[in-house]
Amino acid sequence: MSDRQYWLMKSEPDEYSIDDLERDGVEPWDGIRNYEARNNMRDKMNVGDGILFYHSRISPPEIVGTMEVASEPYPDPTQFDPDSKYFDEKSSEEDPRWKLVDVKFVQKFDEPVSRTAMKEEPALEEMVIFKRRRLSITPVTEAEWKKIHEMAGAEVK
DNA sequence: GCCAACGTTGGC
DNA sequence: GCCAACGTTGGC
Repeated sequence: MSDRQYWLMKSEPDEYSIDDLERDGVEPWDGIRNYEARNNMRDKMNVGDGILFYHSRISPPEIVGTMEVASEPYPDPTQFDPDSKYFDEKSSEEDPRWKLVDVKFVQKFDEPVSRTAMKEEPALEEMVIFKRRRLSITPVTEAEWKKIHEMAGAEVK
């Protein structure tokens, strides 16, 4: 799997946390309503890609574990549900605007890696998360992936 | 909880 | 198709 790619995906733990994913095992990453984030899921991800799970909007924001892409892209069901806060009246079943992938729990870090710690690490200063403030799904390099695991004292999986 | 940054919408 | 207004994200 030499062509394995890596990603970072943000979630507010009040909405969906690493503990929720550990409990659920596999979960659709729904509710993404940003085109670039969608494009990453729809056009670039492959089953088996590694994903850093990032807790946002808490203090401190931190990487709390990892997951894996677990499906091909498919339409986000919440866009068709009028009762969902992610309902999109401009989308249709024939031409769905929003697609997502399923993610699978891999591991929870014993020592989460905070945004501050990441910022202080020179090897991570080029991370896309620091340049694209509001993008919730960003690419990660293999070197960054390994470095984060090292900082978490975790086995690279 | 504030509010700057910034992606998106819609009038023209 | 420009760009002001709007709405949301997310660090602090």
